[in-house]
Amino acid sequence: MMNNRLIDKTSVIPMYYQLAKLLEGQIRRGELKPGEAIPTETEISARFAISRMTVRRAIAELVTSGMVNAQQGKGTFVTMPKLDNIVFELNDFNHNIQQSGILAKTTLLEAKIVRLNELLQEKFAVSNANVKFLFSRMVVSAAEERLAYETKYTLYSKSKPILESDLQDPTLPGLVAAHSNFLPVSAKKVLQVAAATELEASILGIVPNSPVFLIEQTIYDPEHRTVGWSKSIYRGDRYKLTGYDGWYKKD
Amino acid sequence: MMNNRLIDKTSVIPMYYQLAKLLEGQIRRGELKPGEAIPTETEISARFAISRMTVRRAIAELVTSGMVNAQQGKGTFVTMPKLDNIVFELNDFNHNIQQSGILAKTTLLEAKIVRLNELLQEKFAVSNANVKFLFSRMVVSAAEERLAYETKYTLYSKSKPILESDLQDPTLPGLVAAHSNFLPVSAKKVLQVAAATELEASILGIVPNSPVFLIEQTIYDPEHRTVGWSKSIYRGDRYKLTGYDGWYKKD
DNA sequence: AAGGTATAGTTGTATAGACAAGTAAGACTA
DNA sequence: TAGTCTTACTTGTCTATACAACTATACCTT
Repeated sequence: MMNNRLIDKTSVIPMYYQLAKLLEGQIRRGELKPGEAIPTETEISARFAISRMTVRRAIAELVTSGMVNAQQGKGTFVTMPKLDNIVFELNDFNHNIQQSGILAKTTLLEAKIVRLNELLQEKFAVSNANVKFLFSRMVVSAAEERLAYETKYTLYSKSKPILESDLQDPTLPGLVAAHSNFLPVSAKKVLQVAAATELEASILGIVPNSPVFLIEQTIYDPEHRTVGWSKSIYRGDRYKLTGYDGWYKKD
Repeated sequence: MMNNRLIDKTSVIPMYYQLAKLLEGQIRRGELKPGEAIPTETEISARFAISRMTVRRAIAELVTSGMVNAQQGKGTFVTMPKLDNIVFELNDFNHNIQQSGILAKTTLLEAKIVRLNELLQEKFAVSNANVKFLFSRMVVSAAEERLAYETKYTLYSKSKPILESDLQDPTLPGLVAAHSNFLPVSAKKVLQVAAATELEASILGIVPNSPVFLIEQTIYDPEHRTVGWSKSIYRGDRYKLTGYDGWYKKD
């Protein structure tokens, strides 16, 4: 159940952003299902003791990213996904894979996906284009999870000065600088990628608060020979793939 | 001159939308020039007798569409034309076009190249791939020229400490930091692009000292609708185009 | 002269309240 | 029964205000 402890009013992170991420998480985890109405603005406002305008701004983020659609007089509803996209939800995918008994979630996170593309195409008859898309989604989700986990771990397990420096410069480049001495390499990589794309985002005029990931991945075979690669920019619900013009969206 | 009669408070069209369109028109007509600051929120609020929040919402529309960029503490500025507009200053290209007699240089400089890709393909039988390549070449050369010119201008016309700071931190991010206060916006833009890609380059494992440019350009029609785009990475003599694997070389 | 401080001005976030506009469902009327 | 009206509820727009965060500049102190 929603709890107002999940919104930190004293944080440097704007409340509307916290709330947007909270709702986004509920949608991604399936706690708010496609087609369902999310709580009304008044309800959310009361539940978290924040003003309705702030709630509206949070919801506006979700509307922009296409996760929900608001209908005046009726309510705000979680966008219905198409059949194809269900595959691309990380949880569902891991679930499917685990059921099949071929690859477990841990395997995916440990980046030991070998010839996964072939596997997907042969065993699950997934098209090549969809494999590419699937990969980018997996990498992004994994990166997000890992970033969240390792940052939390670092902040909770290390000394105080680090936390203070974080507060002094909460931007991603700042985090990279502050953490570069003791962060695990994988997290540093993720932070660097995020920092790089945040810089790129500012150049390209993208809204600062929308998370942007630039993902380049290479697929190796067991002998560590390159068998393929793909590159994608991921911003909110939109993604851009090498070889495909323009921005694409979930639905 | 702006006039509050231009905002109809009784209209069914929201005021924020009316104001956004009004500002958009001023930018498109050149009454607000690239790099210039638009009036402050307080000024607009007072001039049209509407609340600042409504003004903010209008400006938010322009920020989202990339026409302006807001900088906390400084102001809101009309976005500089993207690098593709610099294309129109490239001498070689203008020369060729002038010879053909179809597009004059002045036309190019006025950024009135309409559907240039179509034109090139229809009139000159240039393949789509070559049009993309041509565009990227033009952009890169123009960017290099502009960077060289504006840096030189800055260094020769400004005081000594700048030169010293340059020597202290000769990297591109250092240059950006040192010059950010007085460099023309366009040059800053170029430097930023270079800096961003240097960061990206370090992630991707490219040799640090070779100059790298990441160019993304968009082609607009007269109504400012996007009719195409291309993206390329340019390093020394080599270039990489979206949709084409690997690195290519000049000739 | 160098460096810190105060100040004014700008955008960013958040609040509380008001009313408009659209939807749905029940109550009422012909 | 069929249509209209009322009412409650939802999102949309707008105001007035407050303070935070950031920038640039003038001023002051050492």
